[in-house]
Amino acid sequence: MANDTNKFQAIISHCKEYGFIFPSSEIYDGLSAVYDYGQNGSELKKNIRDYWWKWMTQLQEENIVGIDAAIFMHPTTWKASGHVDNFSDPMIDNKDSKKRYRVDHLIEAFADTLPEAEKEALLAEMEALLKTEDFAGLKSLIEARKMKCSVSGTANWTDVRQFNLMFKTEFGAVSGEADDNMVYLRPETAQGIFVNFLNVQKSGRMKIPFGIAQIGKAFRNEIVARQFIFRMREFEQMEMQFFIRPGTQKEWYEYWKNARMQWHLSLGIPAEKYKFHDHAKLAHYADAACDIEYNFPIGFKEVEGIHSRTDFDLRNHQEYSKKKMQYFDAELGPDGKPYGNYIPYVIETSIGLDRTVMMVLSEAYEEQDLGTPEKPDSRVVLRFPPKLAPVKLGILPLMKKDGLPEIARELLAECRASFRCFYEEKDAIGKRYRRQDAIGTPFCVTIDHQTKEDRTVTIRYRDSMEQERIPLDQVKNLIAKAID
RNA sequence: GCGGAAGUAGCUCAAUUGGUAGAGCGAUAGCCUUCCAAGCUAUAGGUUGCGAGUUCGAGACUCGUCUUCCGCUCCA
Repeated sequence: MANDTNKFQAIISHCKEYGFIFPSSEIYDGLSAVYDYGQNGSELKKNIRDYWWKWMTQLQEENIVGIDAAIFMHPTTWKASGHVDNFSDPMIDNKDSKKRYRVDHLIEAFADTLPEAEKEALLAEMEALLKTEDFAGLKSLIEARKMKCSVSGTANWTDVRQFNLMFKTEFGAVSGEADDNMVYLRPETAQGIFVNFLNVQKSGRMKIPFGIAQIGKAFRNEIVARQFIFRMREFEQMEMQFFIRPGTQKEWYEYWKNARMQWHLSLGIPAEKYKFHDHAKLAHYADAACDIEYNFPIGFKEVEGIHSRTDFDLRNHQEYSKKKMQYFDAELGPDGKPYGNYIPYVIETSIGLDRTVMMVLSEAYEEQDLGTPEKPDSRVVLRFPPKLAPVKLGILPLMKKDGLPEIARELLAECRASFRCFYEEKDAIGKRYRRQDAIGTPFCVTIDHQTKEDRTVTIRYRDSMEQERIPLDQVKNLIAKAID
């Protein structure tokens, strides 16, 4: 597995130096696992976000619509989704080996060494304690049975502590009595789609199969916060939940696996940089799941997940809310009768926007040695697809006199309404080209003395570094076409 | 959270056994006028992460603290 830590570090440095990504609150020594997007990073991120949105809601299917649900949701949402129960695992540390265990894993492993009847009794006891969140009880259970750490072999344990996946905050202007006002910041955007399933289906007269897409922030406390924007406490997801007739989930799962891979390939990234990773151990809501992994400089890592979520979410929301999450399918089945009422099944595609930014950066970043025997030379270039580049066109008068800046500024005025341009008249032309390479600008146009005579300019291409002469009045069209 | 390493200008690094912080690149302004970085001149940038202690004197030594990196632990 490729694991190029140096390249990864170089990309992080480059991101900071050229205004893509900064550590959060850096002047106060930073905030762990939180990052800010700078002037170029925010453009890059926005372009990726826009491309995904357009692909989902316009290009791929005619039956996908978008929503923008709030980050705050009713607390019961997270009971129904399983987040409250499934992602608040109590943990315990061995003081000698410093090894950390999930309490349930530790006890289950111990139970496996016991005779069947004893094992069942122990597990039942554990379940009861977990359910009532009796941490002291769990600890005494572990100590009474003298469960040992496999590393140190001792039973010298810390107290049982809770792992908080979700961020809590207070709802309401007045600081109140604890839990009544407590809400969570959503740990995933999907639930905003599920709770609005009926709203969208009815108001949009949507017919199954159809999809609801959403892009938004989500928040999770990670145990280890590292690996740059790959693992952040505040991050952005691009999710689409596709509602289908029960029994068709296999074919739709395959359809979306394939469709999403096509999207990835459309970024110009070669197929061998991707692989599917099927989940052997499925999450509590899924009957099939896989990840699309990209070969980052630190190895293959998950960028997108595709999950067959069954009717788990809608069924649970129906149970907790007492509202029917059903769809009436009037289409006639093989027996000549309508399919009738059912809770739809769901195929989810969920891609991390920040991870996609990281992926696009990793793919684009290149250090090139352009040296000749006479003269060493190198450049750092970000070879973004033009449609994703933060700046599309560099406009550079060769000299800042003889009327060249005036012509250049006319071109700038013409183009800047259509796409982002960068105007610069300082320094040698080569240096200006290299600066544009470093932020991934795909095209530069240079205005020189010949421009005054025949209204042509030099266009210089980022990737090949080749130049050609084109009419000044074709610049805007050429760029607009290239970034479409 | 634990263990290890490291924090000096925007970046990369220097500073003899403790003697009062410097270079290259970059940036800014000007010169030059040149189609692929490193031509010339000038300028700006540091309470050496922060706080204490030892000392006549600390970037350097001691303690604490914060942050980052590497490894372990966990991850829908």
